[in-house]
Amino acid sequence: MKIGELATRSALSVDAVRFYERRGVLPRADRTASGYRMFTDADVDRLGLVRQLQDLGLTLDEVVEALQAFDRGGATCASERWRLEAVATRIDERIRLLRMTHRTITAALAACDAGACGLESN
Amino acid sequence: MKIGELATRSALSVDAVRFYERRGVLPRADRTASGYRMFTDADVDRLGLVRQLQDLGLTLDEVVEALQAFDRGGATCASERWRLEAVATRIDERIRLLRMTHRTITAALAACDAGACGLESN
DNA sequence: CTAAACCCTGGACTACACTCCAGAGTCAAG
DNA sequence: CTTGACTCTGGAGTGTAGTCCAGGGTTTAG
Repeated sequence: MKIGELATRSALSVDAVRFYERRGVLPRADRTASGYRMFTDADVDRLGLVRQLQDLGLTLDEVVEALQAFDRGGATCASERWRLEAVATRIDERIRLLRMTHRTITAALAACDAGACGLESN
Repeated sequence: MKIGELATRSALSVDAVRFYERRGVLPRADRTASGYRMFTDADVDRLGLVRQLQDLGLTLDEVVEALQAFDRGGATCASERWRLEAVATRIDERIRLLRMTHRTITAALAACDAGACGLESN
């Protein structure tokens, strides 16, 4: 697919996709004879993962590192394992904190329901 | 407490705390006679919540909005409810995505363990 | 063939969330 | 009292992650 379709399918701008290529988030795309970048479904998946990792609070450089660990897969896997484990740990921690925040908000909503609302008092 | 202690306890810089006050994340702090800002434990808690909301991907302005909804509590609660609910929904969604990413990474680690590692093949 | 809708490069620009001064006052310990 | 650590204001500077051109080539539908 061409860059426009990839951008649409990834909910990114065309400029962002090109920016990601420059930054090494995406591998340098193959080109058509006329110089157009050609992408595959794998790129869509990759950008999905990129979004996830960014949401974890990783910077783009960290995302690139994690993806490299990911890409190398078996080869240097032992030496890169810790990166993936670090990300996994980060996810666990993040989920824990999110749950805490969720409880805080739910409590506020409950307090709201429990009579603090303007319904009867106002 | 003075700004330095608040900063330390919130793992922020003194400058960041002042910046947050300017942006309305923190209420304008009371001052000592000599002009020093004085904070309370409530401010530490607030900054903790701020961090959580930021981690959710809210911008500072959105954090301020959510906190205001939060602060108003009972008063205009019905009219602000949706904000809190939106944040709660956002948290749920975020947790869902995080779990997906976690699975992806766990799978990669498992593939790693399942023989792709350099242990026997190398 | 031509018009609309794409795509290209490279560089300037932007928004956000801080961070870092300069120059000055305050406070606590010795 | 002095010294060193802390605080003040206001404004300039920074890093990240894009966004937005200008000026041009390509593709596709009619």
